[in-house]
Amino acid sequence: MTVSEGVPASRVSAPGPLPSEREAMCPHRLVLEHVTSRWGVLVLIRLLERPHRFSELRRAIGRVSEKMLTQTLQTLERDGLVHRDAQPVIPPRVDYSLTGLGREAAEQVRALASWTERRMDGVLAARRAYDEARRTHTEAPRSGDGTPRTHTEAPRAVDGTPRAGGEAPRVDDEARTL
Amino acid sequence: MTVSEGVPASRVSAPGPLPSEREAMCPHRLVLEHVTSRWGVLVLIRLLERPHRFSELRRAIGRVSEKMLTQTLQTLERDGLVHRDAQPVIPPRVDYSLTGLGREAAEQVRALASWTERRMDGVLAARRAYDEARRTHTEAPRSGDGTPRTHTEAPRAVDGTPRAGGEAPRVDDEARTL
DNA sequence: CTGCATCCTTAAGGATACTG
DNA sequence: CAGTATCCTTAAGGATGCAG
Repeated sequence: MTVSEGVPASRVSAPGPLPSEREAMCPHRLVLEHVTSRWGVLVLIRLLERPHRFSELRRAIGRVSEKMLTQTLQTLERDGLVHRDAQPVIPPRVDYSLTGLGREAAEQVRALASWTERRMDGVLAARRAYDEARRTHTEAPRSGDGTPRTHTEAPRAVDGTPRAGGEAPRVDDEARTL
Repeated sequence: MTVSEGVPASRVSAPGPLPSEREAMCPHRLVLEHVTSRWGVLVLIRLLERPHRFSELRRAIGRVSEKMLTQTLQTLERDGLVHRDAQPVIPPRVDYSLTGLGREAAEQVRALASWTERRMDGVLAARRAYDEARRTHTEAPRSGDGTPRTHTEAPRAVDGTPRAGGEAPRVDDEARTL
């Protein structure tokens, strides 16, 4: 998505109409990705509550680099979802709030977020069932089941570390409140 | 937003503590990211229409590698949103459909997608205003012609659209027929 | 056809330093 | 405080090959 500095000089000095690889298309897909983006979701939900200053958002969301927060806010502002009010004072004070458009989006997003919260139990149960089925299926092929382990031996991690079938994935949670 | 943190493919058959993963946040945040993930959104919307075979989904969605489609489907299946029906025939035939849980999620997602479509005009207008304001504001000591920018490339938004001023509007876009 | 595994490229995201 | 610019690490995603 980003140009990044790794752009070949040849490309820069010879712009032209850009051969269009996968140029503009369904624009609304992009907007959807903006509002459902990792930080976009959190920003919208926070701003639905009340306007926030930059640092307030940063603290409220937690674990977000200022770089990403800035990027997210700029994108949402450009899309007309967030209003940015920069007061020319020292030290600088900038307030972010939702526009009418942004409020609509934020409400949809919040609805989705609420849903995941309400249905969390069902999801967790499904995961346990899935993992359990997988585990028993892989480790102990039942007679008559016809699921012989072929050669899929000890599963390994990225670094090649073999790992026996499983236990609790460690969770160094921080329990953020959405 | 990605689907993968839940099931990085290797994770499916090799459940275990991977080096660095952010399964740390509140669990419902993860589910939210699954359903709002790039391919997750498209899969859910397609399946809302009717059950699909693997290759049908692939074609319907378009430009999605089978790797990503597989990963997305596995994640959604594990979360209990998608039902997988693998028929033991040759050649293999696998049908994917929504569970009750998945239908609820898909409807929320579809609502959000519809919203972006309905409000697209407003968003585009906002973008034009934003870019225009930026451009006039940035315009300054310009004596010669468009000399190749030295090193200060345009700041970008999340979607990669560079600031006005210019050239190289490298927009990473998707042409999906949602 | 469906799916798993591996390599490899690119983009996202974090850390840091600097500015107004 | 609120950014901007840069570097650098990690993760996402695509291509390919193989198996059932």
